[in-house]
Amino acid sequence: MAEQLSKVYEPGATEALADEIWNSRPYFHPEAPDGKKGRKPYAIVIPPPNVTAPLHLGHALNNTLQDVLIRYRRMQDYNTLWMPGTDHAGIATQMVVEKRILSEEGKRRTDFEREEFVGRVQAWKDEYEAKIIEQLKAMGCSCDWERTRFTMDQMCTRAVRATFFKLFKDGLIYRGKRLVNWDPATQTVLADDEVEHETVEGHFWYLRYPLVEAVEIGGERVEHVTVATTRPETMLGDTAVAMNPADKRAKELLGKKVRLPIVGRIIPILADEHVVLPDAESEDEKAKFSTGFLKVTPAHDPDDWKIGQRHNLEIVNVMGPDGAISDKYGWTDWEEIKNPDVENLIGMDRFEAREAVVEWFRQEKLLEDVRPYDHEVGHSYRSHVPIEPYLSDQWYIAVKEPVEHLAEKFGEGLIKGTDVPVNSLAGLALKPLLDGRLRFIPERYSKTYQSWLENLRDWPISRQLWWGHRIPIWSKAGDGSALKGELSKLGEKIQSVKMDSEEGTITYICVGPGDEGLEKQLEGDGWVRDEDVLDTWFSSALWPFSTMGWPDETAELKTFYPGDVLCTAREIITLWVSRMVMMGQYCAGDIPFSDVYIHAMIQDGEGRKMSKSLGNGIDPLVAINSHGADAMRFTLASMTTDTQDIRMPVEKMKLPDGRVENTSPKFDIGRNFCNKLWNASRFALMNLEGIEANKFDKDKMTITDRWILSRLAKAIGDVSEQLDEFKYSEPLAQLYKFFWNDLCDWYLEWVKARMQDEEQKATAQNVLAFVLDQTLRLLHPFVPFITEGIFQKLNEIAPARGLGSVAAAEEAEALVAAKWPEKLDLLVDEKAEREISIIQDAIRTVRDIRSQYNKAPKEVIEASAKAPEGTSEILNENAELIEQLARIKGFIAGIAIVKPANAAVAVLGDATEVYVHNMIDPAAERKRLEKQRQVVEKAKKGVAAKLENKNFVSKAKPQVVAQAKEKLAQLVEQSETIERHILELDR
RNA sequence: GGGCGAUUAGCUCAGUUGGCUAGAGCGCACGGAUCACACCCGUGAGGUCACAGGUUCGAGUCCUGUAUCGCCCA
Repeated sequence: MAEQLSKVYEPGATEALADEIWNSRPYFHPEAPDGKKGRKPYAIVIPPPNVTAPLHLGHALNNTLQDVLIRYRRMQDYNTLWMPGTDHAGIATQMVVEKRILSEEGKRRTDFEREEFVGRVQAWKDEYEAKIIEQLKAMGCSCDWERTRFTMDQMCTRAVRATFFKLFKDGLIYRGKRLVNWDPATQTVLADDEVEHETVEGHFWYLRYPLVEAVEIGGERVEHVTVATTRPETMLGDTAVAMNPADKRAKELLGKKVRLPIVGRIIPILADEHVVLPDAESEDEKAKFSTGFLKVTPAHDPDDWKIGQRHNLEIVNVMGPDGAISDKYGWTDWEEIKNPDVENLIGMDRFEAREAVVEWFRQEKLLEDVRPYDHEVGHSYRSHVPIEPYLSDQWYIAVKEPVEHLAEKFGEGLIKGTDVPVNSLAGLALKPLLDGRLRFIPERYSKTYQSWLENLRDWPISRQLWWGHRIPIWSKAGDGSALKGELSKLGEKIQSVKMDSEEGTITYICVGPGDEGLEKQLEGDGWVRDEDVLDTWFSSALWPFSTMGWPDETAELKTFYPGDVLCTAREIITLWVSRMVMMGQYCAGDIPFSDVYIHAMIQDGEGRKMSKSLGNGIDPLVAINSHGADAMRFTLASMTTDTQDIRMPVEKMKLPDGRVENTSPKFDIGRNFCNKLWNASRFALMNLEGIEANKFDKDKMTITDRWILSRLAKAIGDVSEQLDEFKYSEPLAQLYKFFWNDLCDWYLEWVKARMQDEEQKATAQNVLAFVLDQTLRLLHPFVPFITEGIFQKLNEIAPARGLGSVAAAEEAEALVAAKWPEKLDLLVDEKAEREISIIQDAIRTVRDIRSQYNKAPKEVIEASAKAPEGTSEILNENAELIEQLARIKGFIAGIAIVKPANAAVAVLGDATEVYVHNMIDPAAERKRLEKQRQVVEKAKKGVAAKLENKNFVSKAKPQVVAQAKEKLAQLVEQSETIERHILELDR
């Protein structure tokens, strides 16, 4: 006798056992090229988690969904690759390491040499990468661990270098002095989408700027103009005052000059359409608060920058990279204007300076007004401090620039209705969506993607950080002519470009990958490498092919690129998805995936984002500890519909090891399911002892066998279809119902008796083994550990599990590599389902009455039924099934059965009357019947009203009308029968 | 400011192309240590489908508007 399953389901033990099996062979490691012929590839690249921190529940969801897809396709015999790895997450990781070093050692980044500091970040990365991989494994992710990548490993670095070089050669990378989103806390530039907009309670300060010469307007002497600003400290960099040419006062004021307070700079009043005319009554906030005069600070405001460009204004930068007032960063007229009032402000933080400037105006009676004003202010998504528009030199990627050699493959010209050329980077990403080659699920998210690409601006890619891919550009003062000889020797390995700057002409050289010797040589010759690193998204964008060895034409690339689906959250659509598509097209010549599946964001029970600061996050390892990995996966998948948020109530719970941590009672759903699965399997396996496949006899199959096989066949068909459509909750709900409400509640209960009967046992055993086998296969993608554990036991006890000519189950050494169930549509048996449904109704009716009359469940009672001929036949044929589960004896049904005295009665839909004998409580009986009558009457009225409506009868589909008529007849009969029994009680 | 989504039982959510008496899990009530499972079994109670209009023979489902909440983008 084989050893049976343990009495209690222990997730930990089962998980360890399954892990051992999965690690015993390269199940997760597909060959490239595929060793077997004719198989289709199926590939997913993981959205690489940041090495900043361990994974949270959102990752658990994300990776569960990917694993479901991968396991499903693997079982369907695709050559399946799930590429794992992590992202270096430049600014985020550098910041957490800086924070840790500061708190533990009191040192700052600048106290280290660059290499030394990068080493420290590397150590952090190693630690968290290991943690993340451990978490993924604990969740059951069937990634190809042998191909684990990291965005800064050698392979990915090569791709970064190759891409950069290619872009540079195509002239798509350029250096520009622009206003950027500057984070003064982390002191780096941020891309537009790294800026979070928040409403802030601020003020409009009304500042008076004295005119150099007073003017007369409408007979009144005017000595100053008033500007309104939310950032008074920037006035130090004002180089003009602008007004709308349509302003009535323009004639007198245009061309005049004002003396900038504090600074003393003389600046012009000029005309620009951008200025909003004042209108106190206006709905438009800007007009309401406007004075008609706009201070123009080209170095500190994007709109002012544009005005400055239009009017050729001077650019005066009055701030340092730390956001403090400084004369060192482009305060071009400092020597002329410096005075004690200004010198006072030097070194003040921007907010300190704001107060000081306002105070100065107040003192000088130049502060006209202060009005409260709520406005949107950009904040750093990392440090959360307000963004400062800041003038700086950065490298950019031109995203809307057409590239000639791309036209051949992708075409040229603008994409209809946009200003995006087909053969520009933005075009490469947008076109596949419009062509229907790239699909979002749910579909609505394609809008986000489309509008982002249509409104894309050039992408600043340099970051003033130490952690990341260092920009592969070397520069040297002087123009090409002096260096011509030097450069020509380098030939194809480099690409150079010269640019003019304040310091004269500078030549920039970009070096392709794999030329460390050349780089050393250049540096020996006085070339200086750019200090900055690339934006993290640069390497993330390459992830779908850099991980496969691009730019080499590797077997992986040939086999698995393009991949199939990217599975991620909606906040990533613009950050990653768009750039992956863009670079996939540009570098690898094709879109990296055809489907983008966007899943929900997990919130806590109150609908708030889970976050460290709120302390409402859940660590997947804790959930695994408290409920089991399968339970967590089950719950997460079962909550995945196409809504955009999932609420997950968070509760503190004591773990088996004594720790008290956040987890969620929601995981009970999964845990209960796993426990039920374990125990039902345990029961099945106990009854499968001694099973012999060749003793299966098709002719000895009962109605319950045909019924459960029919239910199974439907589940197989539906679940496969739903998974093909990226549905998770639906197939899981169906499997739950099939397993729990059909298999456990009914089939297993009925099969118990047959297992005691030598005549029936063999066939029952074989059906049971087959159904269990198929159920495990269907559930495996969702709950891999427990199903693998049970499957192993099933292999031991019942190695062969076919149903002869009826159905086959291909053997497998492990469930992870077993075949997905074949469709069994021929086993769908509507007749058996109908009949079982009648039998179940009869059983439920008896149970209901038993419960209403407080009859003990184990007490065997008597019952009979009066029913139409057909129904009677079914009931009589299956009397045993009814007696067994209703705990009754001597059941008989017939058209002429008479209700015994003292019997309780229930009336079913088709006017079948079920009598439960010897229940004597007229009052209770009346109450029950009255209640049922009410329900039936209500339904009857509803249907009758419909049928009385001429329009319904004439306009509705005939089928619907016929259904209604039939329904009404049935309800009328049911109602009359109930009525009759109520009258009988009166006698 | 532009866009997207949500609002269905006490809670968390399903509800296909409009069509049977609107479902599930948890929770609740009652009964149950029966030899797979008390993380269980049986039975039951619980909903004017946010609100107001409209289309339709018929609306939880489609359209318009309102309210509340959330997210994305600028």
